[in-house]
Amino acid sequence: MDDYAESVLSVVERIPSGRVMTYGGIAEFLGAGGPRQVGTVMSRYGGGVPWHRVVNASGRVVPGHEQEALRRLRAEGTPLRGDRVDLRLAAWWPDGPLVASGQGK
DNA sequence: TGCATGACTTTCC
DNA sequence: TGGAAAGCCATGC
Repeated sequence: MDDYAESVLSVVERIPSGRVMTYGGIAEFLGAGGPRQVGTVMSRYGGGVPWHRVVNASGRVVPGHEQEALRRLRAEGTPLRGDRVDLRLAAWWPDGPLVASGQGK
């Protein structure tokens, strides 16, 4: 478990229900590495966090677990559009470094 | 040190 | 948003 991985998982854990975050968004928020690294970390340590709240820039969910992710997102009330996530409404961004209260602006 | 690989992104049509 | 092509970053062998 690297420090980078922990940071990524921390951000994912702060994603509120009904909201999602893109790999690029997480990478940008951390200000380190790139989207691919975030994806790699999720593939290895994403088992302990709401990974279904992490999608790519196209709004597509995790490959291999699309049905599973969509099922959970739908249960949380995430704005879905068929098999894709409506990023325009679901896209979320952390307010502070450790503040999990403040949500969408 | 160098090449291949991967839960990706951005640009163009 | 949707598909195709090129580019980026870090890791593994």
